[in-house]
Formats: sequence, C-alpha cells, structure tokens
Amino acid sequence: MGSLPSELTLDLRPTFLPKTISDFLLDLSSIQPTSDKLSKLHDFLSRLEDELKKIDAFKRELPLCMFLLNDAILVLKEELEKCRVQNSLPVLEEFIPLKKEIDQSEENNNDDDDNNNNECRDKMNWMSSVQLWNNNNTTTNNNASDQKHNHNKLETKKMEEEEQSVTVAEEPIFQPCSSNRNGGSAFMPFSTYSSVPVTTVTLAAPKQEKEDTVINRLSLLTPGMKSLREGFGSRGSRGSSSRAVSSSPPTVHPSLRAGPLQPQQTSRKQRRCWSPELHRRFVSALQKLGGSQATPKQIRELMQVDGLTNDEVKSHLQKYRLHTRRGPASSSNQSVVVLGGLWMSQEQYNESSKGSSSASGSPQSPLHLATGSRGGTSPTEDDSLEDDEDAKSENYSWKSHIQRPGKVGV
DNA sequence: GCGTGAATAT
DNA sequence: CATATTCACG
Repeated sequence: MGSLPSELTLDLRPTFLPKTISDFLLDLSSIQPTSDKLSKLHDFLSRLEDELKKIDAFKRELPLCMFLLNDAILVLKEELEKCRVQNSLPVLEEFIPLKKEIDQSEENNNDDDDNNNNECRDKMNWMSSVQLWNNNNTTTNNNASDQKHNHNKLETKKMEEEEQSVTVAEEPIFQPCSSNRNGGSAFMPFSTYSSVPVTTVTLAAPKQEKEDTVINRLSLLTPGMKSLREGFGSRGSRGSSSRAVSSSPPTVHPSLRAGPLQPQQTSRKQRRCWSPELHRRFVSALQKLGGSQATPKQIRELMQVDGLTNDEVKSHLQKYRLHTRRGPASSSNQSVVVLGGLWMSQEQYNESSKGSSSASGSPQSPLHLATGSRGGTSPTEDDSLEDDEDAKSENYSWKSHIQRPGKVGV
C-alpha cells in the first residue's frame, strides 16, 4: 500500500503532494527563500491545472472534482499572487501564459504544435478520445460534431463559476432517440429522474428493463421541446393535452420570460420518437384495453407516459393499425419470420407491477403461421384481419421492411 | 372526442 | 421511403 504514484515521488522530487492544501501552505510558509516558495507553489499549481484540464472533459460526471480542483487552484493562486507581489520574479511568467494561450487557441490545432504546451495537449487528447459520456441533450445534436471542442476553453475564475452553475442546473435525463434509430441494439433505459446530477453510465442490456421494478412512469422529454408551439395563433390549435410540462428544469428563472417576444419559430413540434420502450407501453396499453376498441385517450392514460399527447398516441395508433393490418400478415403467406421482432417480442409480458393481473395478460402466439392463408389468390384483397382481443400478434415490424410486395393495381 | 385521409415536414 | 405532426372532415 505504500504505493505512491510514481510521478509524484520519483519524477519530481521538489514537489511533494501534501495531504491538504492547508498543509501545503503551512509547509510553504516555512520556506524561507521566496524563490523556492514560488517554485514549489507554481509547480503544484501547474499540476493542479493540468489535472483540471484532464477532468474538464468529465466535468459533468465529476462536478465535485472540478469544484475541489478549482478551489485548490484558487487558493494557490492567491498565495502565488502574494508571493509575487513581494518580489516580482519573472519566473511566473512561464506559467501564466500557459492557461492564457489555451483559451485563445480553442481551435483544435492538433498538428499545430506549440512546442510550448505540447504535452498538455497530449493529455487532453487522450482524454477527449475517451468519450464516456453521452450527451444527447440540447436539441439536435445530430450534426453537433463541433459541440465538444469547447473543452479546450479553460478560464480561471470565470470558468469555475460556470462550472458550478452548470453542475447544479444539469439534468440527468436523457432519452434514447435523436436521429439514430436504435435498432434495438443499444438504447439506454429511461431516465429515472433521480436528483443526482451525476449521470451514471449504464450501458446494460436493454432487454430486461427494470422499469417495472422501480418506475412505471416514463418521463418523455422531447429533445428540443424548449418551446412547443404554445402560440394559439394558428387556427383552432388543439389545446391538445399539452399537460404536465413537468419536465421543465427545476429552477425556471423568469429572466428569460418574455411573453410577447417569443419568436415561436416552428409551429411544428419536435418529432416524438417512438422508442421500443415507448411502443412497448403503447402496445401493452392497447392490449389491456382490448385492442381495437381502445381509444387514443385511454391508451394515453394507461401508458402513463409523461408528456405524451393524445395526438401522438392517435397518430401512432393510426400507423400501428395500418401496418398491422396490411403489413407482414396479409399479402404473401410467406412465413413471417424474422421481423424486427421489435413489436412482437416486446409487446407482451410486462406490467407485472401495474397490478393488472388480469386477463389480457395471456400472451398470444406471436407467429400464427397457420393462418387462413387464403391470400394465395388475391393478395391484394385485404383479408379480414380482425385483431381484436387476442389476435394481437401483429408485429411492429414496420421496420422489418417487409413491404407488401403485392402489386395493387391502383 | 374519435377515426380517417391527406398534406407536410423530418 | 418511412415516420410523425397537423389539419380537415364526418
């Protein structure tokens, strides 16, 4: 256990690591020659700043680290100032520019080596390459390839202030759908609204959600729902059930509140992404309500999805019916097979906690290959496919690309 | 409010 | 092209 980081003990001899900052300062005060003092001080400081740069990439994940580091740096800087005032030595000049130039050259000049701080750039490189966090907030980050280059921006006090504020205001919620179609491969579980700002990186198997165990409420945040057409300007805009805007940040400072100034831009809402989970809920609700006779409103209420509107459910239901009717099942009698499995596999079983023991729980045979298969002759005819109570085996295989090849003589 | 079709935007 | 939103009509 006596293992101290090699870099601390071996490499830099004059710079030991104190247990605490106050320790360090205490020790410092015992040093007579100011030059030594300064040297020590600045050395420590530079290392701290180095560290700060490293974790800057993870400032969201390590807010406290940032805080501590910044604090330490601040203290040391003050001390440094003091010493500097006493006898102005040019020595410090070396370090001051260090952070200064960083913020200047925020352009990512990787190749543009500044023999000066080359090394610190390296460190940042390895850091930036890691990319543990998944930031998928802030509107459309789809093309946001440039969003990350701000980690170069290092400022002294200003920065730290920003950090703190950011840390507080941050919300851990994220929803798995921006632009990439999560083909059932990797999507994170829904956000569970924990007040903890730290975003735990959970890349677990998406199959078994623990949603039932913990929460039944999905909190859906529309990615860019900053301003959902609240304007009543256009027509009889359905007040729709734009209920529950609970997703609004904890502290909604009215500073930005400008009623008349709201540009309103797009009247169109951000597309709701029907993630597998969402759809699963949808289907579950549908089943519970008895399939066909389910109305959007009922479904919506049963889904208990926060922020979901009637219209959305309606729309989805529409498409659902559409696809379930004449998608995979009708046209060719070919064994359905494959299918994304998206819909069918997930649609059943769940609601263990919802209390609904109930009857509709019975799983329906997913693949009913032995269908009437009367479609051989007239595939174009829409076979009377009644998916009522149980026949829900329809699959949400919209994605399966199984377009009905049947040539409909329009 | 609900179902549907169509226009339209992503 | 597929999907989602919105509008319009019954």
